[in-house]
Amino acid sequence: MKNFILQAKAVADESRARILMLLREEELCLCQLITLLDLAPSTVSRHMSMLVLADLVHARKEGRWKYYRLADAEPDTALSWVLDSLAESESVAHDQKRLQEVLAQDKKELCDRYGY
Amino acid sequence: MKNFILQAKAVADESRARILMLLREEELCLCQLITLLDLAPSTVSRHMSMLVLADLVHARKEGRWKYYRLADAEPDTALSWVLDSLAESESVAHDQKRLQEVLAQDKKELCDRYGY
DNA sequence: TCCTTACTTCGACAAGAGACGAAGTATAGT
DNA sequence: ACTATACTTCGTCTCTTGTCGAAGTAAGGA
Repeated sequence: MKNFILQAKAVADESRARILMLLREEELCLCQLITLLDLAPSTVSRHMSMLVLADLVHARKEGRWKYYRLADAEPDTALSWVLDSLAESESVAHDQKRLQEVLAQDKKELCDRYGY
Repeated sequence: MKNFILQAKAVADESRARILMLLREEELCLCQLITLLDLAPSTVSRHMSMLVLADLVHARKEGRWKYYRLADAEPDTALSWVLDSLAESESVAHDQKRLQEVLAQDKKELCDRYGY
């Protein structure tokens, strides 16, 4: 039950739901997510810890970047439900478009710009 | 997205998750749920409105009782995920046992007793 | 060895969510 | 008509959650 509630709460926030959808195709580093969500770095970092804690996302560190990717989404898990439910969402489609732009940018340039 | 968040939040509370599990087999009226959850009538009523609003539960009124039952649980929906995830939960098993006791009781006697 | 960069942790604050009891509504029985 | 019962709505309180900025950590580069 405790784990279930953890996952449900993790998923029950719009920013975190958007993050999960952004990670569908490829792993992203924090600075890319910061840019895409337009939130403070500390805020996004906190969201990511929750998603990792809930086992919805895996993290790996490479140099000074930390990359996040989705955990495996077996049927009737939190993740498969999220991915399924939000597949047609308008805001998700918008994020996806912005994701393409962000991926086209040089990473260094991007991260220099996210506004510390 | 809005509906998704509504469902996720509806499910991300332990009392409401327990309610969903209690409704697996048969419909229950509010006073039965009040007894089972050991919460104030107003609190349970509020929980039920949320579950109905999120389309996880249907309500029907019969005389002075209001009966609640689960909505249909197709694969990869919030409901199927909840039912699947909590099937083995200890607290759910405990609730299930108490449910049997409550169902064995006379309804009138039960409702007279829930403590207004 | 310093500086910069990518990320994290902490403290503060505002908004949200769950709990209750009191008062309100609706239905059934006398 | 009056009372009792089943449920709902409202106001209040407290605890949680999302956000930020400031300060802290870790890793790479000059």
